[in-house]
Amino acid sequence: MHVTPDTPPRPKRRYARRLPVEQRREHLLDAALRVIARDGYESVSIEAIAQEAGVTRPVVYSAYDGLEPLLHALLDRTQRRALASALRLMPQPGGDQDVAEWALEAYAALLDIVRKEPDVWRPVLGLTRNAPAVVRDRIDATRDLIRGYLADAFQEGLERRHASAHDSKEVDVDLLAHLTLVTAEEFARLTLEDPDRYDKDRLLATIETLLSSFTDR
Amino acid sequence: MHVTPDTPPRPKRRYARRLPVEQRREHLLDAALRVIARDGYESVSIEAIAQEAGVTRPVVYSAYDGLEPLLHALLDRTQRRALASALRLMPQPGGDQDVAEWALEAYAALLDIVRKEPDVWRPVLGLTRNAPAVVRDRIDATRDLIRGYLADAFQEGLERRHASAHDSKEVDVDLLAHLTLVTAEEFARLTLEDPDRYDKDRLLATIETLLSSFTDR
DNA sequence: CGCTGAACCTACAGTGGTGTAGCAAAGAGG
DNA sequence: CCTCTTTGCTACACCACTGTAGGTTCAGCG
Repeated sequence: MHVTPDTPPRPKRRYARRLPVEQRREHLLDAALRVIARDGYESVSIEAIAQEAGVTRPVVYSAYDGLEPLLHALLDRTQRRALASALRLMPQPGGDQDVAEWALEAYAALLDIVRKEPDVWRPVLGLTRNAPAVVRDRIDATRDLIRGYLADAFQEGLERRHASAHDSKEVDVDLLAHLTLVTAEEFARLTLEDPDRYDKDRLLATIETLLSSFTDR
Repeated sequence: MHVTPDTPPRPKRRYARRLPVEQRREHLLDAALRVIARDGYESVSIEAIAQEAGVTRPVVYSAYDGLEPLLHALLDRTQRRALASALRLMPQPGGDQDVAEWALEAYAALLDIVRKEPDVWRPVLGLTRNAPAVVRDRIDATRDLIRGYLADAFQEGLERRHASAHDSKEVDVDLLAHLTLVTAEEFARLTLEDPDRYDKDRLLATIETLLSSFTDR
């Protein structure tokens, strides 16, 4: 008669598919993103990512030096994807389009982009709660960057107007940039959370009204 | 000759002042708030709170059933303090003040309140990063509540205008409430983060311009 | 002044994550 | 078919926090 051990010697893990480091890195970033999307930032750990990726922790450590570097890399990737398209919305240096017109088009384009790639934008827009310090700092820095571009764009656009017509309304460009960005984020969030209720036309109509206060008359 | 142990038997903790449960609870909430303000939400733990309060963990457990209930209580307290003053800004039911006028005054009052009690408002405005799920959910719910009030106020105010003058401009009250709230939060943040740069007058001037687009003409 | 109960403390067992050393398997090249 | 390198796995030591059982202190009251 033989003894059955109370914990049968676990059937030994099956070997995961072998990947060169670079591919493994991508693989891990994808896994991390899935974890974040599913369970939120508070549940992200080397352990969780390894498990999601179907791999053991040492594998993760061989690709990244720890959780922070990994998240950092994930942010880099996201930034390349999201920031790039955001900046593309900025007015062309040589363009002579009217500011209000440009702003409206930029909003429209943004909403399109966001709805097309929700997985890229959701974490950016803070829908994924509890981002750790690294993440928040990065997002904040990016936000500042964009706001700077926005302020410049408004400044230039309004000056050009000034030159042609001579309506000398004083506008606080800095605050305008703040408001524009905050509004854009809120609207993007609304589009993501409830696309049916907050459709593009509805959002844009309100934006138009809003813009008029700064640029009309 | 006697042996000096390598770890000298720690001099036995001094007894903390004894407090009845209710007072201890307040004490712990204060400690928790300090921890959050100093180290952020990600560092909040029973352990950290106990230490900050100069007390051992079992004491915390005798006051609250764990971290979540404690944070919940902290939120209740904050809500009593913050939400109350926020709701007081809403227009009086019997009042017949103009909407735009009221909105501007409410903004002004909000900025005053926020600057007067930064410790109450900082966590509410999300300046303290990484709020755990409980906290975020609560803040979100409160935000929804306030937005509801806002929407009602605008609806009513605009209808009254409609009645007297007959400027029948269509306004998306729901979105207007969204924008108002988001703007208020951003401005409150700005006031808290850089009061010199973003003084009250500057912020209010921009608000006034903004409001005009929805209510003028 | 001694008792008693409320309020604290110490100590321990449990859980889940970290980071690393060293062995095992895959699979490419001879 | 054997060998060597690369990639993955197991196993361990460690840490921080959780939750609780059981002993200790102190303040108030008879």
